[in-house]
Amino acid sequence: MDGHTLDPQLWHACAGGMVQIPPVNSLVFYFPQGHAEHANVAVDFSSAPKIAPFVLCRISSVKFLADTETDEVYAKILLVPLLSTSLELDCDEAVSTDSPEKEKPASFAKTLTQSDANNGGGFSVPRYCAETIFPRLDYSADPPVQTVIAKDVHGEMWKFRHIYRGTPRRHLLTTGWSSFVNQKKLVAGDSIVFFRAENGELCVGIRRTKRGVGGPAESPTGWTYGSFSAMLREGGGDAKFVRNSNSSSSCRPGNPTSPRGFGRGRTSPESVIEAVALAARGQPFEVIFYPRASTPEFLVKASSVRAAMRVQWCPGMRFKMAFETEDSSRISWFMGTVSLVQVADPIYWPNSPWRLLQVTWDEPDLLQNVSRVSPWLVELVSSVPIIHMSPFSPSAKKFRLPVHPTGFPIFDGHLMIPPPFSGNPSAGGQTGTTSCLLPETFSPASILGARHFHFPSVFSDLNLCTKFPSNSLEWSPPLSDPPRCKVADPISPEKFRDKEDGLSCSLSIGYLGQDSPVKPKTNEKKRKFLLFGQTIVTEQQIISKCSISDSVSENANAALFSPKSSSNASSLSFSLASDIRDLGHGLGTGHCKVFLESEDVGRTLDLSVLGSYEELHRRLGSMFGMERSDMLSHLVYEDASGIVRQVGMEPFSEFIRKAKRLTVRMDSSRSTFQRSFLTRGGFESSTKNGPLSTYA
Amino acid sequence: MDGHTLDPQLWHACAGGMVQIPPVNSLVFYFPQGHAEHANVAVDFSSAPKIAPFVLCRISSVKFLADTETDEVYAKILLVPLLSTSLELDCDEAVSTDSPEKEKPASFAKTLTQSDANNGGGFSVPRYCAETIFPRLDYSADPPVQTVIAKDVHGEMWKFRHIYRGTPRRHLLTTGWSSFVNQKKLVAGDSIVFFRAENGELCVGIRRTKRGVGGPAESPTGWTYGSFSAMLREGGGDAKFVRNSNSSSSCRPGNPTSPRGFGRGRTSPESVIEAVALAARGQPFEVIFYPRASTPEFLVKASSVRAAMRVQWCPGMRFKMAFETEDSSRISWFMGTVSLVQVADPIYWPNSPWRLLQVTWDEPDLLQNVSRVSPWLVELVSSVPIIHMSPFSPSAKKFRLPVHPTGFPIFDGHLMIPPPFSGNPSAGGQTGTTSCLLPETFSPASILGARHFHFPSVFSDLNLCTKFPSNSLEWSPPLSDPPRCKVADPISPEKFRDKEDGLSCSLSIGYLGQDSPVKPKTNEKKRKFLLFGQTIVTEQQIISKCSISDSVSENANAALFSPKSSSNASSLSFSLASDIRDLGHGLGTGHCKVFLESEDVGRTLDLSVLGSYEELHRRLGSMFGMERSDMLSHLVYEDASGIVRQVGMEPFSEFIRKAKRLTVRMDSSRSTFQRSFLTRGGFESSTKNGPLSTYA
DNA sequence: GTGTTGGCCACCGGCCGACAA
DNA sequence: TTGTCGGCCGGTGGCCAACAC
Repeated sequence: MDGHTLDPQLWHACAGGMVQIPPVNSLVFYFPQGHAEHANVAVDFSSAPKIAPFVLCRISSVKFLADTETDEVYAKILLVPLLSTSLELDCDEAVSTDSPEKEKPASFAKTLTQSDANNGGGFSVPRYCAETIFPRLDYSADPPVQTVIAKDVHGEMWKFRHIYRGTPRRHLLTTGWSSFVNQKKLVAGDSIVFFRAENGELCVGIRRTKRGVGGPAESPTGWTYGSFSAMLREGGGDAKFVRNSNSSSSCRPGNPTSPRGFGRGRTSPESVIEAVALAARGQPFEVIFYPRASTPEFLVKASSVRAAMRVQWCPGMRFKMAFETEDSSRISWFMGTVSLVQVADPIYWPNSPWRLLQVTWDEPDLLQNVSRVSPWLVELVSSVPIIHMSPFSPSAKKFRLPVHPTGFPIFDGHLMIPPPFSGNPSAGGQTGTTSCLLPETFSPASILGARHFHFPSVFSDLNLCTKFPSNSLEWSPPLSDPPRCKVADPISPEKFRDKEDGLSCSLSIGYLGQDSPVKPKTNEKKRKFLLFGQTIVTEQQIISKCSISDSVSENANAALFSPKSSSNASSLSFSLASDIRDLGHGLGTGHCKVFLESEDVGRTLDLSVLGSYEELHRRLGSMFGMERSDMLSHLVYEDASGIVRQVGMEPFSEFIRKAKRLTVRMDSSRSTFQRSFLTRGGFESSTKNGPLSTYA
Repeated sequence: MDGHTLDPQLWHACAGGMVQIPPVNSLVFYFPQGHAEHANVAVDFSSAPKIAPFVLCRISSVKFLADTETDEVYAKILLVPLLSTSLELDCDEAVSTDSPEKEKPASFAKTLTQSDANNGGGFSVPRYCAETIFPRLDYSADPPVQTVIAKDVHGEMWKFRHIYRGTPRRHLLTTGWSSFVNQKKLVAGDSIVFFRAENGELCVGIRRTKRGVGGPAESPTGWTYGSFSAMLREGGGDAKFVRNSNSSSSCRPGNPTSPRGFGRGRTSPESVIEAVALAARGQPFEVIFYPRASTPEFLVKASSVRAAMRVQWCPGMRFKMAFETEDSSRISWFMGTVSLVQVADPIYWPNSPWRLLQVTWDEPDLLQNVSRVSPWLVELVSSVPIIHMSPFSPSAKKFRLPVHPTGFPIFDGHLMIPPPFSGNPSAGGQTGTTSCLLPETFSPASILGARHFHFPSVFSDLNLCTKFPSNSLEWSPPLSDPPRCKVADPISPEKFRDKEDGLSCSLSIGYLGQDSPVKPKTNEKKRKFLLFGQTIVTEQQIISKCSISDSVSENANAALFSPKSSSNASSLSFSLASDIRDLGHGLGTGHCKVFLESEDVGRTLDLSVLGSYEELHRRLGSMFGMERSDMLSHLVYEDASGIVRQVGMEPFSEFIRKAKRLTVRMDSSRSTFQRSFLTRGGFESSTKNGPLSTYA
């Protein structure tokens, strides 16, 4: 039952504001795990060929479709796996593919109220919708009435009587509406999307509320996953969204009118296996993507993944994540903390970044269902500085972390680790023109991270965070430990660095400095301390998982991360390592544009448009809502070679030429600050202050 | 979507009175062609292995099911092909398998009137249904009311208010009925079947009217094929059966409430091919049979096929065929004439008896769709006498044959060949105990037929009827021609006759006697004369078809009809010849029960319940609506040895002991009548009087 | 500005006897 | 005996303003 090809803009209007299908020819990573989650039943991969947990693909074609029965929109996407030998630099595509939403078409979504969905009722049209989406109404008539004709996703036309009446005046759809509700089987909580196409046609789409087949008796779901990240359900008890009890007094027994058995995300396990099998052979394969299924996207822009995986994820990191509200009208950001960095399924998918992060939310009651997220879905923010800079940050009120008298937030009576901040991978639709999204981490901690620099071990290092706690409630920062994973080391840091033509590719390693005032001194290696007692997994779990992971996936690791195997065209070699290594070749040839990114909202700043330090000052102040006269003295930058310097020591023109990354330091401690001037090579340190990282 | 296993009796009640699934372990012929017709799209057999056009099978299991959506009943039948080496005598099974319908359960079918199917209306319960099927109503109440609960084919219960009211009083279903109509999507013309199961439970089934997906705008279909033979649609214009126009005044455009897209006969071409493939390997295979699909049954009782193929079919033969009336309430017999005996598909299915007979109907307007039938579906009758007996037959008005002044009916200005009558293969549900259903043909022409007796050449001979016309509008009766087909002759007629223990196995060969008053003398061989100019195929068609058949299927013929090959277990050898030869061994062992059959309605008469010739007289009179004092003098009977005698010459007790077949002779001509007393051996004649044949 | 409520009216589902075939 | 029709009645679909948040 293939649906109807529909207007991409209408499709997007129905899919929701957070859904962006990467354009044709762009590069994405395909995640079999995510694809499997897209199926509504468990997928047994044991019958599928072994495959990397992420497959770099080029999007070959996209068909925008709608289910003939439910009007649910979905996309059929044809993907061409890219062998490592055919890897291309995607700097340009990552930056310029999405033409910015200059032409965001007029659309309006409204969640049906009980009155809207009532059998005898009409539809209360929000004024904005009536005035911007509907045809112009002749208000001279009394009452003003017109017939509105809207096309649904199948091209069928629906006629509604649009009247402006009542006291106070309001817009209503009357005649025709009830029929529409019945035909489309809409219930309160479903959303209707009105959309004006470019040709002026009015279109109408449907977003059904996420609801089990059983109807209103289901358990309250709270927040559930949605498109790009997650879908929000406005609280207020499920009882509000009960279908009209509609007690037809007929006494027929049995044979209930079949409940809302709308097939959501009909991806079958077979189709997942088939896709994986084709991908394993390097052949093009097709996937179906339901943008409103409650699972994260399993196709992710390659640049987003790369950016996210450059971050050295560790417990304690603070982040925010975007969720769509229930009525799809807006996007909310929720704050959370990484509680555990752990491969989700170390048996079938070792070294997979999919749902790598186990998180706890500042508002856990609203996001019960979201306990594991993938790194590219979150944006790192600096939590500790927020605490310290609270007078500066207008958004600090959003965080309800209890603040310990020491000045550090406390979770459930346990000390919270103040994690260092790191570069933000600029998730989601930023359109900088800088050459590639390769972040140059700039922080004192970066120096530390440099010792674990080689990309192929990124996952290994992350795994280390969970591999070696000798106590489940403690955590050992791998401060100066040698690499512990027996993965083939493809490139030495120095070698890699050489290829970068001097561009910094340092990692942000979020390890706590030793001189934290609340942390006991940890000069000895493997010094452990408490972390999130409540959410951390038990020792047995960790050990068993690690051992399984070690034994089972050793070969897979080698295949994935060894440059030898990844350069072997005849084998499966979708190695992120080789991918990024190849990418490294291209660096330095182009000119990186400057951009800036704050902890709160991912923004970029083009330094070239600024003419002076004063302008920079004002710009940063307005950007972060700060008014600090000494801001510039808190500003450091990192140049192409990775050297960190304080801002203001040279002419502005030279500064903007050299600066590749800006960091607003929130700590006023001069001594700590000074140390950041050292080059990373011999620096071992720790500042307890997290920077507001600013990539330039 | 497998349906629900249901009570076999309910199944049969829904399937209709003409449907009889052969019981488990009985022998049937499986016809791939018929199976293909059962699929709703054309089946391409080129991908299937070559197979005989009929495969003798034993029914291994039968599952009675009902479609979950439409309530349409169907059966899953597991068939085990029988190799010729494992052929068994099936005389007993042919006679005694169907336990006579002693326990015909109480069921009642009614076609919904417009009032019944009306939205606001109730259901008018025919008195018979209310009194024999429904629970007993307490008539003391005023008005008498009760709640009737009926179980549908899925086991779901439906509640109806049954009331006896109005003036004059009548039975009605009110509350609950409308809901049932809506849920089951019933329209006027659909039938509802009420059925009282043996456990006393009331059941309700549905037979949907045969109607295209497009709804009432379809072309008028007239008569269409149905279960055992064909389904009757009561005339009266299709407009009567229009779904309630139900003009919901809502002005929504498009999106029509989906029409009656009930999938009838969902047999897929693939499943046909699969069945054929399995059958070709001699492996058990499963078929699905929709008893109410508009195609003839593709599983036919072996005995019926054998009996039918013993007839030397030729153009001009008069026959009758049973059709179910539209409301399934009764069976109507329609008269027709064989216009051409021709293999339906000589390319893929040479030598197949499937739809061997091209026919013209006395009421062609009602049976437009039925132009080709299979021999076992028709019963031979004598047409000529019917014209003459018109004063006696109340149903003679039904036949609109124009009568030529000569006394012979005329078709389109051409002379009609008055074919002799012959034995009837007793198709359909008769339950005699006579040794097998091998008919004892009794007619002068049988002698003629005996010269072509050898069974293996039955098809060949039939083919001859069409193979050698030198003019397309002429027809050459193969009067004394030697066998023309080069098939191996397995048994000589005499040999076969000997095996019959004296029972007659003569064939009825429908050749015109030479002394017919209207027929030119045809002493010379290949004397030809006109036949059915309009319906006969052209010379080119015939020649090309025959040549194709000859060249393509020569080997197949040999394989099918050579006893050598048919006894070769390793090859496909479902030879009708060997089959019937084996059958011959078992003849004469059983006792025939007495039954009677008229041309108009197939009735049986158990002579044993009668005590006198007077009773017989009355019984026959009421049976045929005749009041003739001299009826007995028109009555002849045939005894077990085939001797024909006049009724009344011996004591009644002796008569009922000896009589195996009764014939009411409608001609008062004593001379003609006398001739029927002769044994068939030396009798060569033609009587222009048709008997009302009465088998006893 | 819009969600909800209750009034009001018209339509129709549904039960009835009358009437006729 | 039963198909169809018109009458009648009550439930509800559906449009409306009032009211509340």
